[in-house]
Amino acid sequence: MGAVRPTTPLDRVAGAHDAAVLAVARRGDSVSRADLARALQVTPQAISKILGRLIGRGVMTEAGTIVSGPGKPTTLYRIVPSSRRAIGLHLTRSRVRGVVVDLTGEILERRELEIGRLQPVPELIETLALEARALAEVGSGELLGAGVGMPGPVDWGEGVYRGTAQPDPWRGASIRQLLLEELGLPVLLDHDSRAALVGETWSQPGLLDDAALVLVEDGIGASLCLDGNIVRGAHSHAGEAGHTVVRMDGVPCSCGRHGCAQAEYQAALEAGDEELAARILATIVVNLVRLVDVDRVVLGGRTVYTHHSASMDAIRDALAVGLRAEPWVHVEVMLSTRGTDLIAVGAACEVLEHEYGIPQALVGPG
Amino acid sequence: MGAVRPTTPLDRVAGAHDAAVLAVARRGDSVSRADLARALQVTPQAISKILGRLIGRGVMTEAGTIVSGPGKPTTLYRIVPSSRRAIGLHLTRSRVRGVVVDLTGEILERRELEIGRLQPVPELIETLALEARALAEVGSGELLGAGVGMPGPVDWGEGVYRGTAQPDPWRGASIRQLLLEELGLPVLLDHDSRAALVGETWSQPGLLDDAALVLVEDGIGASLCLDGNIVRGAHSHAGEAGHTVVRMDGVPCSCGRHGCAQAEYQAALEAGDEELAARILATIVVNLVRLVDVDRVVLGGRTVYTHHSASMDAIRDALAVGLRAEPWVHVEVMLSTRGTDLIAVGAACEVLEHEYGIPQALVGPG
DNA sequence: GACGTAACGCAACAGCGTTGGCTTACTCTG
DNA sequence: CAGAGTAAGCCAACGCTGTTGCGTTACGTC
Repeated sequence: MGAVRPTTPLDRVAGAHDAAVLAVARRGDSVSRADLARALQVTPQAISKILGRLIGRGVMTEAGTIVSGPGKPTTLYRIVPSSRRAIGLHLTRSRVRGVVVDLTGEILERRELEIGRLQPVPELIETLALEARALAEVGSGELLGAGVGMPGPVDWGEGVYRGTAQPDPWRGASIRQLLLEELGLPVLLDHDSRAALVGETWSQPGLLDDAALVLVEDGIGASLCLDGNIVRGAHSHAGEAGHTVVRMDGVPCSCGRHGCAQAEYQAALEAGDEELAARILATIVVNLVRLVDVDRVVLGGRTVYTHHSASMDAIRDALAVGLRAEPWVHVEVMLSTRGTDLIAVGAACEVLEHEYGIPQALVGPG
Repeated sequence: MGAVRPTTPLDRVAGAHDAAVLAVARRGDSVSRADLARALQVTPQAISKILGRLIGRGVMTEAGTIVSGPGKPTTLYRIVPSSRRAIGLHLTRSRVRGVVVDLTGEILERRELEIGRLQPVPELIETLALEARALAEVGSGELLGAGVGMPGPVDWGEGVYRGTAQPDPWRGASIRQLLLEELGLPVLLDHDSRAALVGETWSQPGLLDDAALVLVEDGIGASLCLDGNIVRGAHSHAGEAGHTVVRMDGVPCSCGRHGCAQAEYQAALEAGDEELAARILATIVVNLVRLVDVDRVVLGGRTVYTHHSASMDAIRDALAVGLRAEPWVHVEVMLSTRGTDLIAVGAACEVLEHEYGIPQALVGPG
């Protein structure tokens, strides 16, 4: 998959610095050598070398100079968005939504396809490949790969859809491997809510270092970014906030427990009680804040858009109550900026992240 | 605080490797150069250099040789537990419990002191310093510092106890700074449940990379280790699982919300319904598993010991129900091995971790 | 006692960021 | 309108990391 393990740890130092410079460059129009030196905590001379590599790879360029007093004017640098592209596909049971994005995560083209029935796996792969190939026509930069985001238990490491207990024709499908063979491109598979969060963090690096993204589609998901790392969990099953119990002995849920947030939420909506539904969402959010202390909460997903102002108000109210003893804590609640493309864009950004993101730990004890 | 920021990123490579070798060495009796090379993914020759540094610092030594066929026998290496020490203090409103541990986290000596009333801050610092100095008499290795673990909102970065809304004489106390001035040693301050988890991870590195520690003392806390990193959160307030709502519209909690796990738990115990209390604990645990997908749950804390077998059973049952759709997921539930010393040991291990732990990310985009 | 084998050390090497000195390009002063 | 002052940026040497290639050591086997 693209990034081969470097032979030497020195490559990792370089790789991490390259990624860090790109991350800084992504969040502004142009940056100076001095800005970057400050951000990365290295000398300006080192920045010159790093920029030399990045310019050589075509992902950054000079962007004019500015004079800020006596002395040689500062050279500015900026990212070259069109230098790289990635495809993102959002797969659900009824629809495939696809996008191509540039290196900054901006959408170059979007497509949407209704699938009438649950296709068998080989047909599904072909459908995905067709969409991907159509999207690959748009734009000019090097195409890095395709990301797929879908609901349900997904094994990120293996690229396999695990499936649910109900009869499910996609259960166990090696979507990554099959699509890779079909496309001849690197493919990544991830859970929809996690893909969405990667997308949000990619376009605004550093802002969501401790954040939760609550995704309300058919079910409810919540993915976490803690200390800058997306949480995937031991079996890459993290994010099932919908199966978190908020009312013990409440309504039965498909998962076998009672009072799961998702079951209660749907029951409330079916009863027409939108206010209660919003309160349930708010309960999840405050629970998250108490548990992992995120300072930003992003709301997204098809369903939440129709009720978003009520949801946001309920969440803000609940936070005010739950945090009244800690006035120094502020939690910013916001709506996703990507609308219905959220997950497709996020899946594409997972590819960008994989190739140009900051590598995780330098070493582990095996 | 001990570890000064290295001038060059190459120091970080070295530091990370040194820490990784120590982590491997901590989990076994002795290791060979080849074992370490495999674990760290570097060449045996690099291991020789790393071991050279560590032996020079006195934290590792040769530990004989073994012959496993023809050829030169393998040299074994092991950690030198007695080479370093750290003090840990567990502070509550009524008691100070203290330990000295060696480099592997083994207890060399323990002390316990009842404090009759809520002492004002200067007196409290003196009490802590007295305990620390008494503990410092035991053992011989270099004394790295003292860690303090306490319940309630704690600012880990600043070393300040934030305090609750109720009148609280300790509120806002710069415990780290004051104790540092008193002792002339590095001091670390952390939330009790997070300290406990650091302690558990220190003595069995790698085992708890995705784990939760549920601490039941006066309140309920739950700290997380995700992908090998302890979760502290944006304001270092993570871990308040007790203020997670498990029964919307349930009994009122001191925090202002209704149906918080902690309030429900206490209500159940007061009603003599231990089975319900265990179910509440189990609900928190399954919620955690669904949300962040930990594969190990450690139970600890004063209160949980009296009910532990009922609690463990309830948790295992609830997990079996909640995860019945994912038979490939196994969550190991275990009791802390450190008993009532859990938090004091953990606080001491935070000091060891700070000095000899694997550094976090190599770089961040500032 | 000679041979094959496996662990290990030494020395040269590549590549990272750092350091100190020099060049470039601008503003300000007389 | 030169000349001084200033700040940005390049070049070359350097220290440090792990890597590589080759020689040394210490064992079992024939």
